[in-house]
Amino acid sequence: MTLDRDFYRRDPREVAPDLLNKVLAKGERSGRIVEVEAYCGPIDPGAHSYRGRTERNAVMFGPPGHLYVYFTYGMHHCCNAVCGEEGEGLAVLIRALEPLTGIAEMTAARGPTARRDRDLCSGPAKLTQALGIARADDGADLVDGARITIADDGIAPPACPVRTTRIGLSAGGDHPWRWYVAANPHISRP
DNA sequence: CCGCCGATCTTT
DNA sequence: AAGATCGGCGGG
Repeated sequence: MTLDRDFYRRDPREVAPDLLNKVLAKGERSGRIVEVEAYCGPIDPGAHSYRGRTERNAVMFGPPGHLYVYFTYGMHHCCNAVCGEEGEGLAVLIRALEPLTGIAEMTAARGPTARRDRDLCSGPAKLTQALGIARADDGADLVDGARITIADDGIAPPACPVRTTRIGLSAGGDHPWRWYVAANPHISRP
């Protein structure tokens, strides 16, 4: 079932490992979350919200349980679940999925570079492309689930997820705020 | 399999 | 000027 608002109304470092093994879905396309990173607002120089609210990151400062989608490197989208309390600027970046349904559509959306199932959603920009998530989905309510949902289908988070530093950061790269499902072939990198 | 580099454009 | 990335290319 769909996660409720209170699930997200916590520190992203608590929410992130709890999101492992949950199911992210848009329409017919869905995948199991196998890799996440926490971004911690004013205490986190790696977070988009570190320097306060802007037009781009406004959703991050809104109520929890909404999707923050940003555009980067001139060509990629990445998506986050907003956490904590309204105004705090906290979020969890979804970094990889294990594809579950709609695999034919995902393969079409990803294009010829995705030759195997593990190429479909093994990175934050790959999974948004596979599911068709873009800036138009910025702010989508994950709790009402009208467009995009995150649900618990009965698979518990791993008892011992792997915990490492985050990927691709120049500032704040020392914090161990990345978690992934051990030995899962769909993570972005070990 | 690994590492380097270019693409491409918004934000600072 | 750099970025919460990706894919192609060359080398081991």
